[in-house]
Formats: sequence, structure tokens, C-alpha cells
Amino acid sequence: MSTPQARRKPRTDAERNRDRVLEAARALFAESGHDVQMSEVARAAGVGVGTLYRKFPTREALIEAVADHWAAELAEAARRFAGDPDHGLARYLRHVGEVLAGDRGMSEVIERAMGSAEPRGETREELLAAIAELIGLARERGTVGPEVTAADVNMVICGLAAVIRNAAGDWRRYVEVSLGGLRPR
Amino acid sequence: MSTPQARRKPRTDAERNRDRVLEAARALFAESGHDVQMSEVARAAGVGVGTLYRKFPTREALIEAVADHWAAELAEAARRFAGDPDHGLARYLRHVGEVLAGDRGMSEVIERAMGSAEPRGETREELLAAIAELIGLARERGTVGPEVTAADVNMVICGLAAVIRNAAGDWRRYVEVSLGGLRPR
Amino acid sequence: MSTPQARRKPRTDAERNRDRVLEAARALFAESGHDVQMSEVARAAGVGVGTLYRKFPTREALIEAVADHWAAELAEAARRFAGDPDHGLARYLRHVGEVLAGDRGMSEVIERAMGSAEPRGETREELLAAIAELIGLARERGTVGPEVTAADVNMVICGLAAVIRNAAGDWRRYVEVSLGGLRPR
Amino acid sequence: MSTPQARRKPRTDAERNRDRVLEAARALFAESGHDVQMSEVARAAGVGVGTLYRKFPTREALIEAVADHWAAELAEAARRFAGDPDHGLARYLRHVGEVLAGDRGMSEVIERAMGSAEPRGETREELLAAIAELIGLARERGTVGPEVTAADVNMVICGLAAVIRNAAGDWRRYVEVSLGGLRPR
DNA sequence: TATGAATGAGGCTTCATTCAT
DNA sequence: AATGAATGAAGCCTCATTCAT
Repeated sequence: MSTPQARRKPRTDAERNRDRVLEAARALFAESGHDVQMSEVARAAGVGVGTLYRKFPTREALIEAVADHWAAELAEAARRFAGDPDHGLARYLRHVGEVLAGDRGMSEVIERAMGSAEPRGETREELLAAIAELIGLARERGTVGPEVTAADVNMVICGLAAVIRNAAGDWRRYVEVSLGGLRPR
Repeated sequence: MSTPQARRKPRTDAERNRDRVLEAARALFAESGHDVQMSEVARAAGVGVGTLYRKFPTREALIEAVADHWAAELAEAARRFAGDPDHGLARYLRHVGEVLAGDRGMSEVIERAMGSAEPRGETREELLAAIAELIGLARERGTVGPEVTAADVNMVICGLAAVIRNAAGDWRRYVEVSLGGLRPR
Repeated sequence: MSTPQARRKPRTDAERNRDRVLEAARALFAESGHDVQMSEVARAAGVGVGTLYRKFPTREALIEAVADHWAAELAEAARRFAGDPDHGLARYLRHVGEVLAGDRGMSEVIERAMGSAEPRGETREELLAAIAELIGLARERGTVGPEVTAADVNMVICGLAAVIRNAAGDWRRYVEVSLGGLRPR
Repeated sequence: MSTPQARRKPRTDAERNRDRVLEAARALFAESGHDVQMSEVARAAGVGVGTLYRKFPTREALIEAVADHWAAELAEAARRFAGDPDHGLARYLRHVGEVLAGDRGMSEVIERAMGSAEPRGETREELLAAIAELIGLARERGTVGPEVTAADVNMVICGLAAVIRNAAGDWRRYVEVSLGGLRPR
């Protein structure tokens, strides 16, 4: 019984490198938005530019990937809060605000993820689905208006990102106003 | 009788040039967002780059000016709708939506105008003041909640711009949701 | 009667710069073929890369221009030798050989000029016309075969360029052989 | 009886790999000239880049090898036509034309093979020898001029490659003209 | 004061070659 | 010996800004 599972490297170096790059990009974007140089990202990830380009053949592709990653996180969070039909949505939006506010520049990218200019497949669908689940129960309980859709919440988040990114005011107020608009009546 | 006509000229050539540049910039930004080249703007304005730089010493300054201009227009509109205490705000936000939606890329710039990253003087104050006036009467009439401030509306507009720019969904719904959140109760 | 012609600058600085770039490119190409870096050309011309790119928006365009220039010179030479119906062609081909041999890398570019992969307008036509003129009289005098066309000579020159560029042998022999093939009978 | 089958294998895997690479390179060069990437060649050959580099330590070495291969083929063809002292040379040059014309990009490489920029050993010698043989008999028969050397024919082929590669005209005419020049008188 | 040519730092991307597995 | 991920030096080109005329 020699631990055979130990044998299968859980992730190859290549995979690990991809993650390092993604992680580094996320960190840099968080600080300065997505106008960071590719070489910066590479340096921060501790790899050569070539490697970076092997993983993400284009600047655009990298940004996309980061956006996807963040969208996935938002989806994940939505699922977490789905258990609380009474206050889930409110807690979710506040949570999103905290995350965005703590991650200067994430909002910059997240807007793209929310937009649908070009059909950006799965992750976006996943996020909308998660939000749909989140408001499903709440709608039954009457916590949110019956006409509210996942797309509505999506737009609110998109707006929230903009508000935070531009420091347009106290984003907590924005969240409360939006929640008010989503409530029945 | 000292050259009266020279006097009469309401605007000097210099002033006229400034306006032509601003106008051209607005038009170009409307089409393609503010990633237009300075030389493009100059060409469209029918002046040399040098002249452009004389009027706006920096790309940044030009964008700022355009943003200011738009902010002024929004302020002007706010004043127009201030006369209607019952539906003024609703009509105003819908109007803003129409304008932003019709002017691809204006939203891009307007977000900056709404934000306060760097305190950008008068125009912003003017806009906030106009909005304050707009909601002042409404608040008295109970059309909007008593706790609603001009800053809140400002944020809603900022969000609206983002929603439109990113085609994040049906912006009319966004407006209605926001209006719902601004109503009392 | 103040020399008014002195007024019209014969060539603007801009035009002069274009020539300097072209000249520099020609010199560098002569040494090392057309795999020189754009920045090298710029430096050699004493201008910034930006200027170079203003004159020739693309590496390709620059090479094209140089090729054109050389083709024009060959055309000019053809016209010069057209006056000698008996030995003009022979003297011309020998002259071309000298020029190509003395200008390492010109042959590299001239091949393109002779080829017709993409219809490269005027200059090529001009060269063919000049060659046609060159062989016209000779054909009448019976110095070259009646079936010989400008295109034939063109091909010979193209081959000559290759022979010289690749140091494939004694190019003077190549010229004599070709001349033999162009003679009547 | 020491593993006889292992012995029998006419070529080791390593040898087979070398051939696969060479074959792939030839095919790719034929399509697109020798500006193909090393990784392309490797992929086409079904081996890793590492293997490719083990066989040909340098891009240059690979091209050289392909050139050699083609030169060997031309030599082989020359020997085949050597049996026909009357029309051998003509048939040979036409044959070479056909081959080059059918193999876009081979001409690109063949020029190098014909050139002697760097003394490139055996194969070139072999080719010159084969051509010498080809014209030897013809010279005796008076089909080609007495002063014609293998080097002359070599140059003609080099030129032919250039003519074809640059689509400089009807290469069949070029061949006929050259043949004319090689004939006695 | 207007012009537009010139500037050159900086950004993105490619690809021959190396090297750890 | 084979593999293919990693490397990073180049190279092409853009564009905000300056400056001579």
C-alpha cells in the first residue's frame, strides 16, 4: 500500500505556472487596473514573457481570463448566500461591494465580465444562473419583487463596480438604494 | 469710432478654435470612446496638433474638458426637469439614459465626470447643485425618500453610464429599479 | 527684380528627410541585405524612428521604395545605352552586373522589383519600357534575335541578381552566356 | 544468435526520426519558403522540438540539410540525363524548371545550394561533378560550346530558381534563352 | 499664433534555442 | 534519447508631446 496517489502530481508545473500568472495579474490589476504591461505581469509571476504568452496568447486573453476568474468568484459567493432567502441578496450585494472596494481595479475588469457585448460564454452564464438561484427563493418569500430578474441584479452589480471604481460616492448608499428598488412594491 | 466691428466680434478666432476642437472631440469620443488619437481630433477639428495642444495642454485636459461639457449638459437638463416635482427625477433619469445610449462612448467619459477621484471643481459642483434642486421639491412632495441626496442620484447616473457602456442589460429596467430605490419607503 | 525664384525652397525639409532615409536604407541594404532593423535605418539617416515611419508606414513600404528607386536607376541606365544599337544590350547587362556586384544586397531587393508577384506599378512598367526601347533598335539591326522581348531581358537580369547575390560563380560568364542566348540564331 | 532482429532493423529510430524531420521540413519549405518556425517543422514531423534540435543543432543546419537534399536530387537527375548527349542538357534544365516551379519555396533554398558563399562540401561538389558529366559528352558532340563549364550551368540554374521564385516571367523562355547561350557559336 | 513634421520611449508579440523531466 | 515548457532578446510599430518655421 504505497500511497499511489502521491504519484499523480496533482498539478503539473505548467498548470502551476498558469495559476501563478493569473494570480500575479489579478494582484497587479487590483492595484493599478488593467493597463499593466505584460512584462510587469511576467516579472511579478516570476516567469518570462514567453511563458506568459504561452498561457495567454494575447493581452486581451489575459484580461479575459482574470475577468472570468472574478466572475466565477462572484458566482461562488452568490451560491453561498443563496441559503438565506430573507437577507441573502442584501448580504450578497454588500459582500460584492466589499470585495470590489478592497480590490481597486477589479471593478474595472468586472464590468466587462458583466457586459454582454460579445457573448462570453460559460462563466457569465454561470454567474447569471447563480444569481437566479439567489433571488429565486427570495422572490417566493416576497423579499424581492416578483418581476426582478437575474439580469437586473447583474446590472446593479455592473453599476456598483463603476461607482466604486470612480469613487462616485458612498457605495454603501448605492447598494441600499438598489436594494430598495429590488424590493417588492 | 474705433474699429467697432473688431470689437463686436463675439468670439475671437482663438475662442472659435477651442470650440471646434471641443466639438470634434465630442463627436469622435461619441463614436469610439476616448481612445482616439490626438491627431485624429486635430484633423477632425480642422486644426493642427499644435493648436490643439495650445488649447488643451494634455490629452488628459481634453478629456476633462469634454467630460465637463457633458456634465454641464446634464446639469442643464436637471434644471429643466426641476420644474416637475412629481415626475421630474424619473423623466430626468430616462432622459439621461437616452442621451448616453445614443452617444456611444459618452458614457465612458461621463463616468469620470461623476467620480470624484480628483476634486474637479465647478462643473461637478454645478451638476450636484442642479440635481439637488431637482430632488429638493420632490422630496418635499414625498416623491423621493427624505434621505435621498444629490450624491445618491449622482451614483445612479454613474452606474447607468456603466450599464449602457457595457451593454450589461436593458438600461430602462436599470432606471426603473433605481427610481424604485429612490422612492420613499 | 529680386530673384523671386530663390524664394521657392527647392525641397522642403520633409522631402529632404525622406531622401535621407531612402539614402540611408539604400546604403545599409547594400551592406547587409534588407534584414536591417528599422531603428538602424533611422539612426543611419539621423532621424527618429517616428520620422521613418511617417515616411514609410511599414518596413515593407521602405523596401518597396528602395526597390523602386533601384529599378528606376536601371531604367535610366537602359535609356542611356539605348543609343548604341550594336552593343547597347551587352554594355547594359555588363553595367547592371557591375552595379549589382558593387552593391551587395541590392540584388536582393532588385529581384523583387523584377518579379511581378504583385503588380508593382509604374516603375516596373518604366523599366520594361526602357528595356524595350533598348532592344528595339538592336532587333532591327539584327544584334538580338527577333523573338526577344523586354520580359526576356528582365528575367536575365533577375537571374543575374541571384547569381551575384549567391556568389554562384563568375557573373561575367553568366552575362556572356545570356547575351549569347539573346543573339539571333 | 544474438538478437538478430534488432540487428536487422535497417534504420534505428533515431535515423528514422531524422528522416521524418527532413521530410517534414521539405514539405513545409515547399509550401511557404524557409520562413517556417522550428516548432512547425517539429509538429509536422510528429516529434518534439527537442528532438528536432538533436538532429539539427540549428535552424541554419536544417535549411542546409534540406538544401543538400535537393542538391543531391538535382545531381541525381543530372546523372540520369547524362546518357543523352544530344538533348541531355536541354531536357535536364527543363526538368529542373518543372521541379522548381512545382515546389514553391524549393527555389528559395536551392539558390543557396548553388551559391558558394561558404564552401559547402560534398553535395555541391557532387552536383558540379554530375553536371560536368552531363555536359562532357555534349561538348564532344558539339551540342554545347567548348568553353562551357559546369559552373556556367550552375549559374543558369541559380538564375532559373530566382526567375521562378519571383515569378519574373515565363521561365520556359528563360531556359530556352540560356540553352541558346550554351550552344556553340 | 498656427502648423505639422519630428521625436523616441514604450508596448506587444514572436521565435530560436535551452533545459528540466 | 525524447519531450515540450520556459526563456528573453529582438523587432515592429504607435502616439503623446515638443519645437522649428
